[in-house]
Amino acid sequence: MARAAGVSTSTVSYVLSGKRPISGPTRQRVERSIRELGYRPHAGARALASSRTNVLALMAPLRVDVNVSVIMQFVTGVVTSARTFDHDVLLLTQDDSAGLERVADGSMVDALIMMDIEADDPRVPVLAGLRQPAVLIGLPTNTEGLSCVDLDFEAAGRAAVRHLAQLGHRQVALIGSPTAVLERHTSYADRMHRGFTQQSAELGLDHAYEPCESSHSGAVDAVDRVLARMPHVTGLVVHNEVALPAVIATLRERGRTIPDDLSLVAVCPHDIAVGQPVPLTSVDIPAHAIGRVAVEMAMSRVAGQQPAETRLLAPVLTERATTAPAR
Amino acid sequence: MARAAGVSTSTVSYVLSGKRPISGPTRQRVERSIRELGYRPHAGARALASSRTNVLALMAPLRVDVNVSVIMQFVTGVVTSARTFDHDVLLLTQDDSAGLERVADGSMVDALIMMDIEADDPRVPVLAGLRQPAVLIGLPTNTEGLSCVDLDFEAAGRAAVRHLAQLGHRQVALIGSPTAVLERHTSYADRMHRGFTQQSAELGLDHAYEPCESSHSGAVDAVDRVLARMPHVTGLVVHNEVALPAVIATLRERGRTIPDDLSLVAVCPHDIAVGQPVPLTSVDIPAHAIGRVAVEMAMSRVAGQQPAETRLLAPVLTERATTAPAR
DNA sequence: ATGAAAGCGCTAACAG
DNA sequence: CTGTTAGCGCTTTCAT
Repeated sequence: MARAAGVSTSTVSYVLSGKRPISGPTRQRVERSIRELGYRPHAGARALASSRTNVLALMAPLRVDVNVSVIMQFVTGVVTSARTFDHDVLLLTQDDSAGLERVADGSMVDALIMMDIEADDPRVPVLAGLRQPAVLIGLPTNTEGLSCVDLDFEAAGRAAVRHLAQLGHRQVALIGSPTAVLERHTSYADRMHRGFTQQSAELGLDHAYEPCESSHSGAVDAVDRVLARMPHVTGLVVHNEVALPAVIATLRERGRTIPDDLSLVAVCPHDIAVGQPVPLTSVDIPAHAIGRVAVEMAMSRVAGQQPAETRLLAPVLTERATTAPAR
Repeated sequence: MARAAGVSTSTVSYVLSGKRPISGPTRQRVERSIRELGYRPHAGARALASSRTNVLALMAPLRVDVNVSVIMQFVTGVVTSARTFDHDVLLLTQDDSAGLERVADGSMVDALIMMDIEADDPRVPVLAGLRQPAVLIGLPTNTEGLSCVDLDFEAAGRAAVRHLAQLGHRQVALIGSPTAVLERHTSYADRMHRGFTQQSAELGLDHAYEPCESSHSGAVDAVDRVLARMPHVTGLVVHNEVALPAVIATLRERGRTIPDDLSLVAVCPHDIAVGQPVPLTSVDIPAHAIGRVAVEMAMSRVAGQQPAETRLLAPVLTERATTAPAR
């Protein structure tokens, strides 16, 4: 191809990379030939010579029980943002370290992004042995030397409780993630729980916590357990997007009118909060933004020697139709 | 690395690929060194030399309005299945042909799989210009020379109608996809509509069709439109997983008891059908299986000279709690 | 501002 | 059954 433009291959390489000054005319000719011949550099050859692949690995847990639509938003956030940095995304769905090592050691990717981090995640130690930088969406217990990003779920839990407390609610409950998620000590579930519990305690509120399976019957059970433990509950925080509709329906069936009898704060993505029959007061999970930040952190680590850092996005609570002053 | 095992690099290559007989002892030594040194072939170098990347491109429409969980199942089906062929998956989410050409012309992938095919999909013509084979999940109008796979939605529509007719229902309606999906002439929506309509006509049933936005209010509207057009409807087919719960809730609010007053057949993945408050009679959308078949077709095209073919999976209707004989 | 040439780490003839 | 070697198509010194 280079020869068609009457230049050397290195010149073509340089106009493509911009890593050295090219005279106007030369650049013109090269760019014209590129266009006319529909030339594309061979990704493998480029990777071999430059040890950069322009590909990012994204390890996403595509378990169906877990909140699919939220994951999807993370994924789109990552993919869209990666394109901004001229990168494509390799999707790994088996959350074992084998996949990590395969793509990393095989030099298939420039960096890795991992979702669904657990407190003591077995994948984290292997990251240390990889040449490529990694960014975690979520926080393991020990974040030393790690790049992490997530919504500050602890602050989110606190914000939800404070909102309810300010409205005068004294009996609050949290309906959270499925027990499977809790047992894995998935980072966000633990942090949410902690924030909710601590803030409730600090404000002197009665508080209860119930996990909730992501199914209709799971939601019914969770609501019934809450009502049994705390019959006079008037403030409810729900951190389970899948169960949300069923939780609301069950509350109604049990004779609780929202927000007259009971105020509800959801912790979920914006579109879910406003897509319900009645718009929910909610703490937003900015999945798309988190995905974007993850990519930005990854790319900056790839580029320079930016040190690892952990970034927690501040929660934003938006009041909608499901919270009201306690009577 | 090869030298650590006392063999030539080509021998290593051959034990890895199995493309030529290796003596027992030699193979042992090589495999041991591989393990001890944690050796991994460089993907780029391999791609350069062999012009095989062991990567598949998957173009998935990650629009939020479209049924996210179903898409996710396709994606996991593809990724999981790709791994059985020792392939990874590059995820493209912008459904323009630019992405196709980038990954194909750059030799980043061995084959392409595209979802969300429209009747006259603008991406299809560009496939012809690519070196890599492509498989479509869904059917464009003209499938000549194309590899396509999907549920036979037309047969699914017919099956749903036949089931209702056999139960004695004479007034049937279909609540379908959002108008945006219809206007793009997304393949499955058109085919479903056709199957429903034709079978209803052939059986002499009164039939009505209403699109349905994927939101609570969209569902309410659709139900109300159906009831307005066809007050005595007793058979309903719903092909819109997102709206499904709201459709059912609205029906109840309008005083229709299921299945006493009205029988309902959903067209949706198995887990959605059985995850509702009451298990739905449904025609399964075997998303995982379709994804798997797509990969199999892609790999067989990559391997040999299998000709392009289109495969439509036969629908399976499972009777559950939402259909009953007409009174 | 451009070219020449040495790899990058594999695969696949081609020899034996 | 195994080794030698010529590329694969780029990037990047090193020259000029």
